[in-house]
Amino acid sequence: MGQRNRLQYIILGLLDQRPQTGYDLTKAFDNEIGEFWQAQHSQIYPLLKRLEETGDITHEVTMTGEKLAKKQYQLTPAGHEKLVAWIGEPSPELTALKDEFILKLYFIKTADDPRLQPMLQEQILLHQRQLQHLLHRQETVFADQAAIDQAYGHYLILDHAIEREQHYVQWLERYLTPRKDS
Amino acid sequence: MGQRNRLQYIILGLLDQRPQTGYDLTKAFDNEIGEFWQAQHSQIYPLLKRLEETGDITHEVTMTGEKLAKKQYQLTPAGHEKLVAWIGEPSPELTALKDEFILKLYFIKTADDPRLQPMLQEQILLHQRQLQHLLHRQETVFADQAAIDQAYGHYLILDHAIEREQHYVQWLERYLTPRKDS
DNA sequence: ATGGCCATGTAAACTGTTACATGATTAA
DNA sequence: TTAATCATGTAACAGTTTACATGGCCAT
Repeated sequence: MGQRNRLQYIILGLLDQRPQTGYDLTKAFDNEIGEFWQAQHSQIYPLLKRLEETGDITHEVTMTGEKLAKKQYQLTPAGHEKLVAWIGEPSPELTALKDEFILKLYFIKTADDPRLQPMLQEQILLHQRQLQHLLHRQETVFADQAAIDQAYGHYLILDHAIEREQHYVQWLERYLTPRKDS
Repeated sequence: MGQRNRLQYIILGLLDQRPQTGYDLTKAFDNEIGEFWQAQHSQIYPLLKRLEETGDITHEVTMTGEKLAKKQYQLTPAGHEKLVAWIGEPSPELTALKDEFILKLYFIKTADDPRLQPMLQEQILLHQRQLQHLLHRQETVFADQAAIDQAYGHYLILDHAIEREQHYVQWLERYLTPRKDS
């Protein structure tokens, strides 16, 4: 998407929680953020440089051992304001699905196309697996009420993602024709 | 996304239905395809040229009036095979949400954050509107069973999109705190 | 000592959006 | 005649992915 850089706000939001290195931020996309946004370090490091140039963040060099210089980035007041302003803006854009399975389904013309049932089965497995993953995340991250109260938004979107997968699987199963056992 | 060009398969799929011009294809993204994929003519025309170079499509020039030369593109056997091969491949990738509202929610830390309820209300309106749009599309495009039988996959994904919006709205409403009337 | 992880960068290729640019046809 | 639509292209820019590239730290 050649458009408004949303990644910068994620970075600002993460740095608002605590100062972190580029490496730490990259790791965050493998964990909680990865559920709804992806980014590689090759995108993060240049963006950190840019955000520093625009005065939204600063860094301090920390030495680990003898030679390894880590850059701990933190928000400036301007960066914090930018984050708050973004969250306060309306979000009037609908999500494009960009789901390759959906794309392929569009070109299946009839209900008796022999490709349909295997496609549905494959997607059921995929989304059941994802559902299990999300449920496990919920169990581990939000084991107690205190965790929910401190990261309420995160709790909400995980809850949303779980329901979404549950409904997706239910929908797929509805169009699955039971195989006749011989 | 700097990755496997999915747009080419949509174009192949559309040309598999009938020969069309670049303009016709562009229009398709304003109509049915637009629900789940976007593309502008500036992306379509160069891609048509590329697909012709790789032997997946050919074109014939048709004259409309005195001067206007239209290029009617059609699939070659190779292009058709490429389409069939793509549909037959597994689709093991999960969709990233890329939903800006979800992104913002992540940074709402507590349930009593004053920004939360207005955000939910805004999204309810947005998704209710989208739901109405999709229901209207379903009524008009799939008014009779024959239409469903001839474009079953399209029917399925529209059905899926409708359920998705219904559940989204239900989920949003669950976390909406009723405003007290004075 | 070596493999896994920590840590930071750059380069190339590609996808996608917005803007620039032009002209023909058709219906009111 | 004029506005809407048909019709085709290019250019510039921004975001994203994959690959290239390097080196330190730490536990076994």
